Amino acid sequence: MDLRSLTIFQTVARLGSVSAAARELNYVQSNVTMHIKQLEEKFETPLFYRHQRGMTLNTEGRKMLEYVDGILRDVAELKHLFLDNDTPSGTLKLGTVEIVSKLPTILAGYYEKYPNVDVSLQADVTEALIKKVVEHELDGAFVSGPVKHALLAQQLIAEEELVLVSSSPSFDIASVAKMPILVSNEGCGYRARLALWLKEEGIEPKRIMEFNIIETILQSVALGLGITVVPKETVTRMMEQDKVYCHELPQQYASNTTVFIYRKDAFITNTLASFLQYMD
DNA sequence: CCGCTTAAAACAGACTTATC
DNA sequence: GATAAGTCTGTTTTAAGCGG
Repeated sequence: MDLRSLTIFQTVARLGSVSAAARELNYVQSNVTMHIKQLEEKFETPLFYRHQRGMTLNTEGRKMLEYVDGILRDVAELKHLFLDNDTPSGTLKLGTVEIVSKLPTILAGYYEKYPNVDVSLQADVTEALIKKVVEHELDGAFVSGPVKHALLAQQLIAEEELVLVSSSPSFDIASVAKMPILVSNEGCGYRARLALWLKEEGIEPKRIMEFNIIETILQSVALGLGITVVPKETVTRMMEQDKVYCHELPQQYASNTTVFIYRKDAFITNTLASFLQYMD
């Protein structure tokens, strides 16, 4: 018994005739007869009343038809799900590092264009996200780049300039030693840069405070609680209001690249393809 | 030697033709 | 509409080739 048999059964039931069903399905009449016969043998019961002018369903046949209609409807839906290239659907499992300023815009725009796709997003640090993408646990991820990995392809999302933010217009590297440093949680790329720089300058930070929300960090900085490092764009609004002041970082620490990574070799589903294309 | 891909051969079963 | 016999198609099995 296969889908062909079910389609044949459905057609014979609908048309009330083996010959008519054969014409509609482009089979010879004998083939249709055989399929019906096999179904009846399989289920060990007749499904039709035979009479001079065709066939009609009996009780068992009507019961059978209910299920067959359901099965064929489900199969049609399944086909649509995977084969319809015009409308990507299903789920897209993505990962991201804490702060990707463009991300809300990307996701909102993508959702508007492809409402059938369920996007799930998990936050983690770059290294962990790379591992998850390599191991097929995620379809792709936004991480700090550039990423050098033989199995991964990457697409540039944003190049941001990092700045040091404090509450005073003047800045002296030595004063960092007296100020608490406000960062988001462990492993964040910005934090790593700041730590590298301070190490090179031979400065041991007085205290490091962790926050998860960037707004909280910036407002704390505005109140003179400490200093932080963030992309310049995220701080422009507060800077214009003279609440905080930006200071340039040494060039080697100032640029932060965000890339979207995905496996080179894995089959690119039309859902992932539409996402890549959307970001392009 | 192992795992994987490709090519060839064997087989099953799906369909047609012919007939009742 | 059913059945038998023959043809054809597609699948499975087997063997061989190709890196690592």
